[in-house]
Amino acid sequence: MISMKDISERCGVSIATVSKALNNRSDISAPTRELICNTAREMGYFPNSSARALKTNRTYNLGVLFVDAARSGLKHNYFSQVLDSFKVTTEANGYDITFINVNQEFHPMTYLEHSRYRGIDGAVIACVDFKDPQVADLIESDIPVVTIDCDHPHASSVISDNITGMRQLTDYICDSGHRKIAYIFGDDNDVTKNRMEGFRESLSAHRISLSPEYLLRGKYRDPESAYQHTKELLSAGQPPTCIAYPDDYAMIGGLNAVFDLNLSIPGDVSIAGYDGLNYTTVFRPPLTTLKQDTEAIGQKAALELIAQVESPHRRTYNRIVVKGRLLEGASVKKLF
Amino acid sequence: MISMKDISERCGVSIATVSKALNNRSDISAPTRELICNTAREMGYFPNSSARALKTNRTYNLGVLFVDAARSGLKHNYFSQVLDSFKVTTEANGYDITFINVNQEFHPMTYLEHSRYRGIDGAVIACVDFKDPQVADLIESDIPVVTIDCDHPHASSVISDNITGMRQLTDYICDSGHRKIAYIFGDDNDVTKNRMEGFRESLSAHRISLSPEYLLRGKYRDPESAYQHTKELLSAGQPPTCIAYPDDYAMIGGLNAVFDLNLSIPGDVSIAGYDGLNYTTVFRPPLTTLKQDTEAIGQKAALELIAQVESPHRRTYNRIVVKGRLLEGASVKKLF
DNA sequence: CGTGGCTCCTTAAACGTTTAAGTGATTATA
DNA sequence: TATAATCACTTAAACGTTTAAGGAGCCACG
Repeated sequence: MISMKDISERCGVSIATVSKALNNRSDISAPTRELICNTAREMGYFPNSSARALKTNRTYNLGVLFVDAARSGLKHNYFSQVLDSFKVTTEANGYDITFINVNQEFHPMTYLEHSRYRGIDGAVIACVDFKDPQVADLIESDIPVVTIDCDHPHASSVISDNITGMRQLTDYICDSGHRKIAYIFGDDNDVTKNRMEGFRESLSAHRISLSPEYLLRGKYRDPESAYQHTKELLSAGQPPTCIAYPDDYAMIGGLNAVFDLNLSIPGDVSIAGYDGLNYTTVFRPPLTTLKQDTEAIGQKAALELIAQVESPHRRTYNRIVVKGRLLEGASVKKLF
Repeated sequence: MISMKDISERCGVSIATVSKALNNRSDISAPTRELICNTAREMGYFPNSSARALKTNRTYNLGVLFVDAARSGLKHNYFSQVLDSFKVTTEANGYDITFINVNQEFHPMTYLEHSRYRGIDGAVIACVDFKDPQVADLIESDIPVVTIDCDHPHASSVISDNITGMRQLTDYICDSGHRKIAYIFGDDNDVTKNRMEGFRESLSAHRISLSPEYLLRGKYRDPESAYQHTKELLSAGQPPTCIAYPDDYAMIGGLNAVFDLNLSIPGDVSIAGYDGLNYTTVFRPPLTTLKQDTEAIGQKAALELIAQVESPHRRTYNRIVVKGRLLEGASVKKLF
């Protein structure tokens, strides 16, 4: 590997001069800078990121904490879309990303310890149990953090607008003439809370009263439980005419339950999902869902995090809300 | 951040002694080692990875080059599964991962330059145009590399057994009584070549001659082209009774074409895919596909790469073949 | 008692950067 | 002409490790 020393020898200047020239410092004459930059290019020089990090305490590395209960943040379609967008944006700004985990090498590390070990400049946290004390430790540390889909007093956040989103979706269902609307909601967290709020808002705006038997606790990304709940709902005395699911993947479980009962969609029962995963549009019937803007979420999280990292003083936390968009399929029947 | 200096002061020894104690070197007395290790634990010490990397030229960071033509290696279900498994395995062995890209900060870098800049110990390459000269540069460098689904004379490789896999799948189709079998194959690369070989092998073993009009060049992960090709095939004079697709996602396009022609699956035409993505089993009908063992692929790639990294001498390249498994759905009709 | 060989520790240099402080030369100011 | 300011560079220390080389103390042996 070729270093500044090599360039300095070739150019007949000191290493410090090389450093300053390459970093565009002011006290270097134009010709010298030219010479040094050209020689660097010719010799194929690239800075050694470890040395630079050691000296400056800046790694240009951002940590990513994307772990769900199943330890599979990556296989999660929604989050891999967000991550991809995040990654593209950080890379365009000269940052690389590193996954934060509980590394086993030296001895098990907490998330915070691992972050310090790798010296990341900042971290994005998503798809995680925000009540985990290890996660709290990281957020409350001096490392800049941006959370996704979770409000926290000590971090900026990018929030997919679940209240408006669920309201929009429910409005659409109501406006299609449905009155008996079931909602299988997800695990106990901010996202679920907000969607429930949107759901309630919409119902009450449409003067529909909320029947508890139409509200079932389900799970995110779990077709099995959606399957069960759907069967229960449809074999009850007063089956709903439409069922909303925690997400698109769970909805597939519901869809199968409907088929297994020899009912048709949307002929006999309507269904709606959430997320807008790429396969919903190619399903038959195309599934109606609320598409979250994963690209915007990832991008804004990246830009906000970089902004936090690069202005270490007067840290103010921002809350960035990203709206979704109704993806109208044909799985919700128009009842008029 | 607390450093070795802090520990050395607290223990009244030199920094070198601390280093040796923590690294389990031999020339340290048992009591001293105890003292140092305990103090380190108490003080919450963790090594500074940049300093260590600078000195040892080992970062315990592995590069990941997962970019397909659409720049979306992460959103690609198959590869995100492989990556997840790779990541889990490397983390268990004390390695972190970093994405290799063409970083824009200093000036645009090639893959190899970026790899050197970050000082990765090794790299895994997949989902990439292996003919790209930048990729070749990286493989032919002195950085240990493991490729996935591509043979290369200068690297170990983990190969999903596409020959056997496609043969198995085609055997199943033939054994179900089909004789008129169309195959929409993917882009021009090793994977496609091998699958075609398996396809031919199976047909000739079943004494079925290959009709060129049943072989169509399609694209991976492209429902659109699969849709078009399927319509063509089914509206021809002698439509096939079964169509095999490049992958599961493309198959969905075919499925829609069949539905749009008011035909049923598998009543009127059978279809089969490749990959075994998680939604194939929840489709109606469940889709028959050849599931690639993404978990094994990721894990073996990680272990092989780490082995290469940790034994820098006598480099021998291994070729690790991972078998798939037929996932029998109900999309291929039994014709007897 | 001198030599050699342990054992356990320290010294010091090095890895490739950045940067505060210093220096000599030139130019501007009074 | 003396002094100050500016410019363009160099020196040297520092970041936190690792590691070769060195050395003090002790014991054993001839």
